[in-house]
Amino acid sequence: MKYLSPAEKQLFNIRVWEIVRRIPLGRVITYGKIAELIQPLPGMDPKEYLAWSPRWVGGAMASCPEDVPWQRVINSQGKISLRKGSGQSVQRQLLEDEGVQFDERERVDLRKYGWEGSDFKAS
DNA sequence: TCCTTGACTCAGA
DNA sequence: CTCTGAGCCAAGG
Repeated sequence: MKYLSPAEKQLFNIRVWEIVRRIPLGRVITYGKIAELIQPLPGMDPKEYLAWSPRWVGGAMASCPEDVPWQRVINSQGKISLRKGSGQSVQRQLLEDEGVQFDERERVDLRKYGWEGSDFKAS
């Protein structure tokens, strides 16, 4: 079993924030997608990474810097993830201000607004 | 040190 | 489409 050192976890968070900063205005990405764009850490079991990295991304968002557009990160169902505070309504408002539309069930069409990270990989 | 909780995702029913 | 359970990490009290 490979456990992450504090330094590795910090590096993971930094990579997450770098990617989120690249998301274009009015586009969204999922936690899992961000995890895919980050190469698994050396020595880590790929299966294990696949299972837990999305949650680590969530953890990174829980304490992100001011300049990170956290509102553009949603879950794989196209919905805003629930959290402790009442930030969901704030997140939805911010996205609507960017032109992202929600359907009657509070969902975003990922085929329309989802960002695949192509701009990130290209640069 | 033990225990709880967490901004997730996927497969199966 | 909705609901459930498994996965078995990491931080904080």
